[in-house]
Amino acid sequence: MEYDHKAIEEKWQSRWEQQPDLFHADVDPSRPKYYLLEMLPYPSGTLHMGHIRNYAIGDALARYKWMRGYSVLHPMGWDAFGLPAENAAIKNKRPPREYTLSNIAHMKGQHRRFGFSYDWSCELATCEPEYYRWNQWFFLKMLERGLAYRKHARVNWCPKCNTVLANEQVVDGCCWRHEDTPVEQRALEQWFLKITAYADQLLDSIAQLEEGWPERVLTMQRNWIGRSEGARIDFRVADSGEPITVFTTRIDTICGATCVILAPEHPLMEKLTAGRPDLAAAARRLAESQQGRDPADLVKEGIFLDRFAINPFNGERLPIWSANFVLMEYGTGAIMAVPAHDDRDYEFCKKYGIRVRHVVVPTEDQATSAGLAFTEDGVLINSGPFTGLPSDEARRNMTAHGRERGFAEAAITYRIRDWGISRQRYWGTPIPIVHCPKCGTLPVPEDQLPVLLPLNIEITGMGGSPLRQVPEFLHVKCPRCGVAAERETDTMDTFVDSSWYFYRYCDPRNDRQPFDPAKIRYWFPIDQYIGGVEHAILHLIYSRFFTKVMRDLGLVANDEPVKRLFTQGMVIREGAKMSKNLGNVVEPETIADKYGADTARLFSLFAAPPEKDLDWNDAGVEGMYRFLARVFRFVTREHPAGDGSADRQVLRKLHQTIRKVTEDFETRWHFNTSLAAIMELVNELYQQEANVSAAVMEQTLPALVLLLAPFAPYTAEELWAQLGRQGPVMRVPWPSFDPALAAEDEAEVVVQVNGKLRGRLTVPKQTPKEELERRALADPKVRAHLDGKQVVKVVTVPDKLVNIVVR
RNA sequence: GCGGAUGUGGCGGAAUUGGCAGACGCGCUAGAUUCAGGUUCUAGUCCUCGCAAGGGGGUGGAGGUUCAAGUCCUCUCAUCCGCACCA
Repeated sequence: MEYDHKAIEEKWQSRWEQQPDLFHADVDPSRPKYYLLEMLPYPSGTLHMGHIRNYAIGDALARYKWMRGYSVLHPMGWDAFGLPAENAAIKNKRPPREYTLSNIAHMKGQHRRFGFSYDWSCELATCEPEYYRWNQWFFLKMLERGLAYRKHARVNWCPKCNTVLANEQVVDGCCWRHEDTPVEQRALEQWFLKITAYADQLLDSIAQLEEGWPERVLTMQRNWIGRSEGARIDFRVADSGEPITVFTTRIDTICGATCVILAPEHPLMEKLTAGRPDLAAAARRLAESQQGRDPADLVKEGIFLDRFAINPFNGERLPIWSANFVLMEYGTGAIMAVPAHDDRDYEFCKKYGIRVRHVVVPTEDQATSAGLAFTEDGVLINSGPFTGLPSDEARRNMTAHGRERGFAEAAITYRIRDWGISRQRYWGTPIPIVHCPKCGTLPVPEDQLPVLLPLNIEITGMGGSPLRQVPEFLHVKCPRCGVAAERETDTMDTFVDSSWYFYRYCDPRNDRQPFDPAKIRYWFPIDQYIGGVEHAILHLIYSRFFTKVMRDLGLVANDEPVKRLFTQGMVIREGAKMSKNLGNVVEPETIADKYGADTARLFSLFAAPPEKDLDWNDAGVEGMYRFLARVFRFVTREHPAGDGSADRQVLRKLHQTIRKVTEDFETRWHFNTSLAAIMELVNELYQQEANVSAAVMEQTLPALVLLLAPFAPYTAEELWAQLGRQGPVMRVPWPSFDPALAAEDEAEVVVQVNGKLRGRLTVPKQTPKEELERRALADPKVRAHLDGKQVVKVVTVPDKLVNIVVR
């Protein structure tokens, strides 16, 4: 029978669709559960190969888990808010909602075509009021707890997106979506979520993730949080006594401080430059030189403020400077410069002729680095009573000393900043806030949620928040006093939507709460999350933050949302990421038309292990098609009843294959090797067809089909039916292997002389060492290499090798 | 600059625990099938010397440990990724 992928796909697609419960699992405490999640896609309109690969990996696992008897939650939804819909609206005059929904419909069709086993009964789209009302609800809960707040802040602005970006969305000083567009700084009233309140928890509970998350992602998150321990120290301005607070991790070097440097925007700058318009102007220029900075090539510049500060440790008068490399956003916005022990300070002080004083020297066993400054720990000199102490001890003593005298305290600073969520765009969740001229900024009462996004709106892309242009949205009565007031017109960052969507999947139609906590207790944590590494910090840190807030709200019991994370590699072609610009895109639909969905899935699993980048290769796809057709032909054809002389061999191969594929599922997911093993089995069957008894053939073929089922579900389902078996194949138990049948009863033992291969012995398994050595030394080929030499030593590893060392 | 990953035939990759380097697939070569092409089936395919039997070399490079190294250690080169004035 010929392999007609089109007919097979169409047949099973419609059969599967007639069984809506096929991929649905209820809460069932009597069975082990498995929550498998792939990152929800933005509905751009078409699936690309990266999606197919992502879902093929997930689907193989989902089907395998079903066959192993798990209750599997495998949902899919749509990250449906966001800029592209709005841009399309500007360009094509298509309403964002209509555009988005039609994209979703199209992509859902593609999903079905590829045969992914999603439970569509929990499908959700984040742009629907039933979903985003809970974004608003979470926002109000955070507001109540002081975790959402508004402030006037300098923020990152992308002139192409016409909106604010979170710090996490700025890449190399440019917008994450427009890599050639430098981010500008603007001062705006913005809403923030206080992720910094959870900085310590986010850092500490990384320990819980070490087993199941890639180390790389955890390292990135640790760096992003950027905790550093140190001290805050007050330097007083000479004459006025005004304190300048600096943060340092190296209080042990404080006696080497030779100046104090403020960020140009530091609040004290105004006072310190009072009466000196020349300095004030220079400071403004400094601040500007930071703007749109490409951090790599910013030249350090500074000005002397003609004022002095007193070092509280040794009473020295230090000049006060302002410099562009000191950041207002980090620490206290002021530093003490210790040029002898910090490379940046050294560079700055050298440039301006500020003196350098060494206060830490390397210990004897420490190699002195050839660097400009000695930045490592050592032993203190020139530090009054602290001289002679090692750095770490000095830090403790000096901090304690400063605390006693009231001018210093231990302090911890984080690199992570609060999450700015205001976006001056239309297609997002409205922030549920009313600005009343009398009562100020008020939350929309919970019972008035959702604040609906108006749909009758023309998007122009010009001039600020589009919602300001919609009078019936904008004008509202104050919920407290009833006077005319205005709604907040900014919408939320779409990363809010994706920070908790996986909870909603468990209870997607709940209209009283975001979800029923009892259902969460059954399904959570997510057993396996699969997605691209590009979300290592953005989405994955926001999600962890949301979970901790939800835990504190009593909604969930788990501390972390995701037990195991898998980051799959990219799909590349001709050495580059697939992109329209490069013209190297392969459309999944094209492949599905020509070779079928199973072929596309199989190739994306076979061409590389899933965590590595996959090099798309058209000829390789043909190979996969050939393989499926070869399996199909073999399983569906009549087999002559053989004499059974190859039964043992074929059964052994079968059970070895089952063992191999099962192991791959249970450990590292190297499905490329699983498929290679299945191919070997098929090759063996072709070769031994005539020598296999009918009985063995009858047990081998169904097992082969089951092994293939997680990878090529259409073909497997059809073959299962062709074998006269009852499906669906994903409800059939996974084949088990018999170790006795899988075991080899003979071993090929390699004989080496001085590590070089000189012969082979075929012996029964577990042949004793002495016997192996005897036979090795008796082998004529081996003897030829021993001629005239003296045997020094013989190393024997049973069932593996004999190595004869001669001189 | 700091941190991490990777480096194996013409190509994608395998070798999971120090024990036969190159499984499996692509490509290529030959044979069979076919009017021919394609399909399918079979065999071969790391490099090199040799008619052959057989030998020599080989996992980015250089050293080392070991009876034995793709695998462990040191140094080094290349590519990719992340971070980058975070005090």
